Amino acid sequence: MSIELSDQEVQRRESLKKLRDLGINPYPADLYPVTSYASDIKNKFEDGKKVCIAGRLMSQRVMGKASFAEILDSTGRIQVYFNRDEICPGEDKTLYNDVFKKLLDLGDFIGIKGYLFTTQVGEISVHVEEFSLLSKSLKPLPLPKTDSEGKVHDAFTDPELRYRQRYADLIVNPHVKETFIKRSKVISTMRNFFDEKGYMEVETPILQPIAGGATARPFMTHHNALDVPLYLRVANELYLKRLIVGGFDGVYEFAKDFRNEGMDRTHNPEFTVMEIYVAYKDYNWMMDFTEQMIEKVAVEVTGSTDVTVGENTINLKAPFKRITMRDSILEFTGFDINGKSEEELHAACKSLGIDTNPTMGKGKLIDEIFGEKCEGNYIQPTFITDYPIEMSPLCKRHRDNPELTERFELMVNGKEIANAYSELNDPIDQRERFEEQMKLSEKGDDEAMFIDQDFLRSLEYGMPPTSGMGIGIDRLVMLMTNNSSIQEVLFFPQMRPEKFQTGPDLESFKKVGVPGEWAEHVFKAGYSSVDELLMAKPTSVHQQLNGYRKKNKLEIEALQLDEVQAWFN
RNA sequence: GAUUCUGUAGCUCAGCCGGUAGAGCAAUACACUUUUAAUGUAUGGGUCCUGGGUUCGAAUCCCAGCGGGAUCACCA
Repeated sequence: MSIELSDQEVQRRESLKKLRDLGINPYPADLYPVTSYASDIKNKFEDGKKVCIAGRLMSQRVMGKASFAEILDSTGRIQVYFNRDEICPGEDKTLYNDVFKKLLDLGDFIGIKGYLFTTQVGEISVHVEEFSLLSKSLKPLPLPKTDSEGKVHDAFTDPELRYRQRYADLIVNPHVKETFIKRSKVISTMRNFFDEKGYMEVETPILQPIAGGATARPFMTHHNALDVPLYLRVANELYLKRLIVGGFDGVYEFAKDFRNEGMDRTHNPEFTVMEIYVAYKDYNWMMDFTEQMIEKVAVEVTGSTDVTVGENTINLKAPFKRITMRDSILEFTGFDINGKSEEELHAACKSLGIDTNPTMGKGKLIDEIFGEKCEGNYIQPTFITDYPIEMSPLCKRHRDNPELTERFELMVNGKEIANAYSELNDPIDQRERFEEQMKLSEKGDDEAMFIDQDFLRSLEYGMPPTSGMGIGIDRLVMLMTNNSSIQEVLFFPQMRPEKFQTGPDLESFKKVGVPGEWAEHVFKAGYSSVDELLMAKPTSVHQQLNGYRKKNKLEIEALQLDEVQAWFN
């Protein structure tokens, strides 16, 4: 990031100074006694009613002695009307001519006291009697324009800028704000649903000595006092089950989980999962529970059980279709997986055109077939049940078939959004399953689980029959808000960090090899310390510095990449 | 990680068969007492992502790199 200010930023700083010269504090400390909000004013219009509103100035239309402006508050926009001679009844018209017309900028927070009226064109507006600056904005907003047909011009659409500067995105793109309001509603609806049933919201460790409960690469950290490695959790399942052992009937947690894996439009390194565990239930009960919950969320958030996603309309009214994995594969491939050996499954994959490798066991092969041939077909909500045992090391064996588990996943719009089990509570079976995982790991499967001895100990004390379910909140929100990218439903999706100018600096740069004539400019170009400089990529530093040189027309030779790389050794 | 698209003013974009930059909005100045994409007139504003190459001359062509998007791979 450059430290240079744009033209408009310079002008705003000058306005700031002029306001101070006029005795106006651009950042006053006292509260502002807001009585009304834009949406209430529009919905419950009362002619002549006195109001006091506050918000951001979003547009200004000056017509000589009268002006219209728009104020954006947390509920929306409202038009306000300024009349010069009412604001400035005496000879001195400074407040209107200078303060309002010149020194206020779009984006400033102002407070308005006035009364409601309707303009000749019929727009509900606030007739301003008094206004005050509440906070000055020094950076121009990327403001789009909306025409009379509601069409948006010059929309702020660049994904990089929108995600990096979500605050600006939220200000100028109302639909973005709407998405996040819905996200909050998804969560509060679920929370209410669970609380009404008497289940308890809990918190479990994010820093875990073993990243258990799922198979994924964890983020690793270190605890200094104990001098031990710790992991950011990839799941919280094993801790919630410990609480069921401890005697709670129903526990749930909205959890941030962390996985050190790739990022794409459905994956962010940190993401939110809701997991719930209920004692004395099985996976059949959990299916009923899940479909009721989803239906309720859809109605509360979208007002309907029909949700539009891309080109599809999805009906989320319970009950949902249920089909076993065996029947699903049979339906879409004609192949019956029942009782097949690993060799037969390899052969089947081959004939279906699915790539395999020798490390894949039966469970993985079946999962591949399902993923390739079946999963995408389930647009309408469907419970896929009875997964092979190799894929589900924490799930109870199926009551009718020891090769299977009592597990379901909920597919919607061709994607998995929830996963649930009748939980495995046989400690001996669980220990064997973990050992199976260790063997898979030795065979080369890097997704196998670690053994959590403390969890096994808790099971040995006895866990009641329990069903548990996890649901990806981000993906559920994507579904409910018709977004195809996870970045659209996270306030601050993970991005490569930006570099910023921070504080003063010494010329310790020279010690790592920065030429004398460059040291000062290295600092000005945004690297406030040697550490910061060396944290960056040499290629990036090289560009940053030469860019700075070019912009400021420095009379120094451009840096070569290998020259910059030498600083890093 | 692979492929591909992309990077030009505060924002959205044009210019890309090479001749050292344009539009709309935003900004500045003036005019205008019910406008609403307000209007009219005038003005200012650029690291054309970075470096190198080709060339008399590069935003434009070539090479290398950086950021971002999309698709794929990876990923309970």
